[in-house]
Amino acid sequence: VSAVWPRIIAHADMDAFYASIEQHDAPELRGRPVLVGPRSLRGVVLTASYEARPFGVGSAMPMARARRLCPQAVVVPPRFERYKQVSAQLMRALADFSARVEPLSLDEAFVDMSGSSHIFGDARSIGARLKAAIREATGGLTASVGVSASKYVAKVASSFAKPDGLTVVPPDEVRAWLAPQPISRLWGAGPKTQARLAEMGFATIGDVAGADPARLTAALGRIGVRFHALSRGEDVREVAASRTAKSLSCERTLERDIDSREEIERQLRKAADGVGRRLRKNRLLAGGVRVKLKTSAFRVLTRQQSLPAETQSSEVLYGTAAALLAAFDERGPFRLVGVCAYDLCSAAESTQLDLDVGDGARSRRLDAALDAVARRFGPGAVQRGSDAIGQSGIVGDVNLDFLNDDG
DNA sequence: TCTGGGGTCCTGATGCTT
DNA sequence: TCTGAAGCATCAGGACCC
Repeated sequence: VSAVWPRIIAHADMDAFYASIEQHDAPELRGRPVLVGPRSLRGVVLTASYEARPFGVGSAMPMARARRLCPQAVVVPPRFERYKQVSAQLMRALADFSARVEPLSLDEAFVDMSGSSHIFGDARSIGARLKAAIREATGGLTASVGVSASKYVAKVASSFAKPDGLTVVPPDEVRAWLAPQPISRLWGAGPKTQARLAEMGFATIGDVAGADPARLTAALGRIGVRFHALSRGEDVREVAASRTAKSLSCERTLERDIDSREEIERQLRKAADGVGRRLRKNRLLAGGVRVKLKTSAFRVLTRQQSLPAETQSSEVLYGTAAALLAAFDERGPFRLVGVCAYDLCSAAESTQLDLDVGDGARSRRLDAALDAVARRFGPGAVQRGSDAIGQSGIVGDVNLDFLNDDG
């Protein structure tokens, strides 16, 4: 860290992660075009190996089209458990460099190296060492690494030279380096926003940097201000070591569209079971349930319901989801059914949260929770009144309820 | 061409509380 | 007791990311 480098932030991004793992594990796939994705014709490509990309195949492309463009490609169904293993190797390797590692997904992460330059050298040698460590930890897989003084610029830098690239952008060169990049490199500007920016006459990040922020705000709202800052390389966000999940969902696109009530309920049951299992595994409770349906015409509909008491029970999730079906106007057919648990909290802290408040909405929730406990364990399990509310007996019974739910 | 699954964040409408 | 406004929570939808 110096006057020139207020922070040193690296972004590591694995190259064609899933496809590279498949090629690593199955040597006969090396050197050949590989598509990782579902065998179903309704799916999309998750990752295309670098051998497949010259054919015009890329992530998120419909499988049917990818196979037409590159018929000789080998299609491999994804093995997420395996990818998680390799991801853990990657994150452990990064943790050797800094306590501040922020995973963004299975295959990429930020590393705050600000405190370590005296150990690992300047920005370029830090990047080179990261790449070498990743290669060694993952059995030879390559990553592209970007190093700069902010998260945003580090991320754009890592994507600049792929695969196996290393791009360092010193702080005093950030503005000039960003300026010629296309607006598609603006974090948060997807197809819709890019089109609007193009209409406004912006083609490069430099164009946005030179624009009047008021004009950006008028056209795009709050995100306009953020674009203006990012385009000038201003990004003060810290590398956050840990984040807690806010929702957890399970959704499936079906082999064929469905419209019978029984079939939809069967799919909801499967999804609710999946969500419940993961809630219990991660010791989380859900404060609400959301049902998602996608029509044959790709319209996405959602209905949600907050729960009287937090739960991790598949039964409660399913019951709530099934009841929500009545709130949809559309009758189908649907191509996707999903269940999402939101307002998550950890199972350990949940009871304290409930006991600790006395205002309107929450105290009604607490009342409902206590009713549930009383129904299940008998009226003696709950003592009401302001004096009784802090008693540990209530806490114990609520926890027991959830443990029993685990089966 | 025919469009996944896992998420996050934002916006606007609406209804409840204060 | 009535009324209005402000502030907040909830809900539905949409854009985006990997």
